[in-house]
Amino acid sequence: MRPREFDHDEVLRVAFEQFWCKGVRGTSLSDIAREAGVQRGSLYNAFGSKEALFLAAYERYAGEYLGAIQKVLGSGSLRKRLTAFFDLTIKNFRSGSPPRGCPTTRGLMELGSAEGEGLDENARQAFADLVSRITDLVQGALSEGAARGEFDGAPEIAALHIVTVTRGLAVLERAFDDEAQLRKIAAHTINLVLGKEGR
Amino acid sequence: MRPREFDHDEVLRVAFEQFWCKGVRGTSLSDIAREAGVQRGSLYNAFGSKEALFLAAYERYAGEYLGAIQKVLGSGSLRKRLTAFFDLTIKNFRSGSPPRGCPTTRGLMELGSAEGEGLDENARQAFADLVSRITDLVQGALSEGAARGEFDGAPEIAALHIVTVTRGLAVLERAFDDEAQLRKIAAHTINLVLGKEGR
DNA sequence: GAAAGTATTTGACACGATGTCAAGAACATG
DNA sequence: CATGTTCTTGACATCGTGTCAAATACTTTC
Repeated sequence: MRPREFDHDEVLRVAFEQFWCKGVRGTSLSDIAREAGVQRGSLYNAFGSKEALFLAAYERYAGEYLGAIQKVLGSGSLRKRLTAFFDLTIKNFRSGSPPRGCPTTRGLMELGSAEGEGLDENARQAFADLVSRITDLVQGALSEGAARGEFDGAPEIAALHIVTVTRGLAVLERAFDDEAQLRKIAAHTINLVLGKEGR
Repeated sequence: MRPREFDHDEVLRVAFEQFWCKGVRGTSLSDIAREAGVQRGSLYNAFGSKEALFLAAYERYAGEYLGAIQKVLGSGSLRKRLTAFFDLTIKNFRSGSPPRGCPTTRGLMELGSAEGEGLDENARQAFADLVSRITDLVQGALSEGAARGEFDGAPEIAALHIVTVTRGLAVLERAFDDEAQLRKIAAHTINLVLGKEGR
């Protein structure tokens, strides 16, 4: 067979960069093709559709991101872990200039309620998956913290609450473009969950 | 001059209904024109652009929504007020079938980072405005509650935290389509802010 | 009451996006 | 070297936004 003339991974990287900056609907396959130095038709041949291309690019990102989260949630005191977790989260959607926002949150909100609109069920699944996995990791950290007496409460609902706050931060980031505000909210949340400072 | 052949407000109502269900990018002016029984060109004549039409429709919604929020946050014990606030918030984006989600959160996340992409600065302003006003109302309720001894802490950051959670709930709603989960998180948040039950 | 003026309507057009398709090109294998 | 399979390339159909000019309907003025 004829060999592919472009680097599969490189295209995914370039594509996700564009999706991240401009949103899925705001990025055309022509944009990606131009940026990646590939013919538009080749993208259709290799990935099938814009949606499938996005999904492939997103999975790549999600894997990397989840790894980073896992790392920061895996060592240190519970307070340090949660602080690092919020730090990483905020840093993630404040990266780039202008800041690119949170791709997962954005993707979730771009979903169409009606069938056939926007991203479909596969995409929702992928986004929900990442959120679920992150929640599990946070819950794990809380459970370990509870065993060491650093946390007192139900890890399950507390983890859900924390992840909800991170999603809310992604939204406020778009609204106010104020990183200090995000950090203040994050710190406050940690204090609410663990109790005030000297603990 | 020649009189307009359609009801300005009715068109805004119909338009926002569609924007709400399918997202701004997912709704075409042809859709709206068909549904409203108006020519597409007339919409451009009356509103100027899709974006301007959306904005006009959104302002209408925002006004009504803010009024409802103000009402539930204005009477009863602080715990009752916050419970009613979360109730209203969740009910709002669980309305419709399938549920339509939160238009403000969706709009914020659809914003393009780069200029010229997606909704522009005016839209961001409108979304951010609603979020700010809601935060002010929540803060007011907390301040009154503090004066009555129902709340102990800094109303400003607490209000910000609560609103952040509501935005996060809007995101989780899209991810998991699980209303019970949303209510659990809301109840947990209230408990974190006010202290456990019997208070 | 007729003419002029003005805003709305209507349909045609330009442009760009997605997705399909057929024909051409490049490599593997017999 | 022939054959077959995949990738590439350009043309096309369809739909979306936004612009424009001509037709239309009403108000105002003479």
